[in-house]
Order: sequence, then structure tokens, then C-alpha cells
Amino acid sequence: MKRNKLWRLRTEEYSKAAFETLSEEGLSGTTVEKVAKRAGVSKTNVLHYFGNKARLLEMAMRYGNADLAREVSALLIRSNTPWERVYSVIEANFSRQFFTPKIAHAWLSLLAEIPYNPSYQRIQTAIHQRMRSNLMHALEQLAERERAEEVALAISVMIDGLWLRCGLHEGGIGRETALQQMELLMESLFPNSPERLAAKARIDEIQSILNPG
Amino acid sequence: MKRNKLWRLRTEEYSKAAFETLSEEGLSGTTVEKVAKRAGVSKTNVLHYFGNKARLLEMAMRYGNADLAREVSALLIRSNTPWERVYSVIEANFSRQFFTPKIAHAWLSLLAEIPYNPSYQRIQTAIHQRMRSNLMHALEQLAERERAEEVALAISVMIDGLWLRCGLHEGGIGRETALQQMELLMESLFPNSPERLAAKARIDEIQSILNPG
DNA sequence: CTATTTATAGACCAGTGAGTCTATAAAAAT
DNA sequence: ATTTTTATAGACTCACTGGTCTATAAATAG
Repeated sequence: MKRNKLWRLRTEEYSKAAFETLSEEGLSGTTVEKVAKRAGVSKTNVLHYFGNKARLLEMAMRYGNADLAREVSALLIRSNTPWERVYSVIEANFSRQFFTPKIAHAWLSLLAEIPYNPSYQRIQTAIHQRMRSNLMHALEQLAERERAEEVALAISVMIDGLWLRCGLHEGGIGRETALQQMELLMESLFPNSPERLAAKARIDEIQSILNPG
Repeated sequence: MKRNKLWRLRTEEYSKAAFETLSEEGLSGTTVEKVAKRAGVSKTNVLHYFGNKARLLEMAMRYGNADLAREVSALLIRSNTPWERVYSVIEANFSRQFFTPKIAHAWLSLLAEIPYNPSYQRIQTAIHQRMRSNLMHALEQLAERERAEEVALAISVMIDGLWLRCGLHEGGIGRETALQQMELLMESLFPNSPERLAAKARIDEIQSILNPG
């Protein structure tokens, strides 16, 4: 089995279709058949590429994360200071394109399965680990390690909580509210920091250039 | 259909069985048959009381919430100050008996279905609404309405996020870490407040008396 | 140009799960 | 005591789902 371009193209297509199906139908409503139909192919074909449903959903999870990871990277490489790196993580997580109920639904569906599937568990652990690592590299330059540690956790837990709410209650929490909440947290954790606010402003601007609308 | 004592007894039993099954098998692994087996009856009988699976899970959701609600009440009625009421909500949510991966798993499973089922949505909205209301009554006496509003949201989002993490990554977040995180948040939001710390200490004590171990 | 591999689909299979039908035991009502 | 209601279970149905088998078209290799 050598993986051609076609192979990569198809797996990408079908992972995407799976993620979208997940977001519209929920986990219980997501069948291989429906994913195939959405991609406009036969379910046999989907199975041909993934072998079984679990691997399909696993790839859907990776697919969903890839977008976010790119967004974080795009902001990180343009960051010059620790504070800018912190805000890169925050802004990317609430980007207009990604922080939507649809996507949050898909995530929720996958999260719920994590405790019962070691593969998903590993993927999710890696995702959290990377967020923690991104935050820690920046925060260690801004506070002692101990505090950096707990602040990094606070930030990422708050991010998770806001995503949860976004998926839960349609029209409840949107980008604005979420960013306002993050800012409440940041301002409380690090009050009176002009550097922090400057960094926030710069990343906000970069983000609105990269990703207008 | 007059609902006897037997009726209430059975629905309670089966709701509990459903909640436990959910926590051990996940949503996809939870079938009416399994719930019935766990309760030691036939699946026909379970269906006799609930009509269909959706209603069974709906009741499981209410069942899971009832425990928490009692815990909150038990602390609230013993609270004398606004700060104590705030900490009643916090402490109850991380009570040793409830803040466990098992229970978090069950919640996660149900949360994931909320976007696709209006009934679940209503229940969850009510739960969030009550938490918000509990927090607001207290916080309005401690800050202007606007700020009380956003602080209440921050607290409840953080609680949700910690529950999410508790369910996700076995051995990741436990009561100690969770309470430490909540305290980081509270200390940042309301620094240098002896009244707040006194309230925390008192509620902590009451809770450890009500619920030793 | 033929042979082999890869991509795709249709038909099919076996398992399962929700919900119903029928039957009987228990309880309540009259 | 008899009739009606409620509780419980076993057998069954029907839909659906993941996955396989077979077949064919397309592509690639030799």
C-alpha cells in the first residue's frame, strides 16, 4: 500500500466529511453510510481507505485539530514576545472561523468518546499537551515556574469551558463573549500590565489581517 | 396512569442504572438492554416505565443533577453571607463524592447529545440557569451588576471546564487540583479579601462535616 | 500491450438495538 | 369474588449498521 497523492486527497476529503457529519448529526447519528453520502461516494470506498469506523473518526479528530493547529502556528511565528505567544494561543482558539457551534458540536461528540477509546485519548492528550507546552514556553518567562504551571492550566481549562458552552447552548457564547471572558481572566491574573495589553492588541490585529471578516 | 410509590421507586432505580451504565459504557455503549440488566429486570419493563430510550436518558440526566442540587442546597441553607453562598456553589461542585471521573464520563456522554435533543437542552439550560442564579444572588451584593454578571459566568465556565478535564484524562484533574484552580481564579478576581477567605474556610469545614472522608 | 495493482461500487451478511405483541402474574378496585 | 388495572417478561419484528465478498473500471508497471 503506497500512499499516493490520491490516497492523501481522499483521506482528507473523507475525514472532513466525517467531521462535518459529526457536527450535524452527533455521534449517534454519524454512520459510515452518511459520511460516504456526504462525500458523494459509496460507503465501501470510505471503508477501503480507513478500514473501520473507529479509524475514520480518529482521522476526523485529527482533521478538526489540524485547522486549529495551523491557526495557532500562523500567529506564533509572527509573535515576538512571550505575551504575544500567550495571546496567539488564545486568539487562535476563538478565531471567527473555528469558534462556531457547529465545530464545537463535533468536538463535543468526539470528547464524549475519549474515555472509552485509547486512540482518541492519545490524540486528545497530545492536543492538550501541545497547548500546555505553547503556553508554558511563554509563561515561564513571565512568572516563576510554579505559577506559570497553574496559570497555563487555568487558561487552557477556561478555553475548554468556553468551547463547551459554545457547543451547548445555541446562541449562548460567541467569539465576543469568549474573548471578553478570557480578558477578564487575564486581567485578573496579570493586572496593570501595559506589555500584556500591547501584545493582545498586536495579536488581535494580526489575526484580523490574516483572517478578515 | 396514576403514579404510585412503586412507579416513583422504579423510575428512580432505572434512572440510576441508566446513569451508571452511561458512565461505564459511554453513550454508544448504553442500550436499554444493558440498563435493564444492570437493574436486574427485563428491558420490556424499563420501556414500560419510560416509553422510549430518549426519555430514559432524560431521566438519567435529571437523576445525575438531583444529587448535585441537593449538595448545593445543603451548603446554601447553612450559608450566612454572600461569600459563603458563592463558596457553597463551588464546594458542592467539587464534592468528593461527585467530582469523579465516572460521573464526569456520564455527564460528558449526555452533554454531547444536548445539541441534538431539545429535551436535554432544556434540562441543561435549567441547570446552568440555576447555577447562574445562585451565584448572582450572592455576587450582586459584592459587586456592581455588570461585573457580577461576568464573574458569575467566569466561575461557572471554569467549573464546567474542570469537570470536562476530570472526565477526559483519567488521573488528570482531581478535587485538589480543581479547588486549587478555583482558588486561583477567585484570588485573582477578588484579591486581598479576608471576608472571602473566611467564608471559604467556613464552607470548607461545613462540607467536610456533612460529607466526611 | 498485457499484467498487476488500485479505486470504486453493488449486493449481501450477520449482529444488534429499539420498540411491539402477547401472555401471565400480581395488585387494586368494585 | 370477580373484574379491571398494573407490572413484568419472552418472543418477535423491523430497521439499520458495520463490515465483507464479488465485480468492474481505472491506472500503473513491466
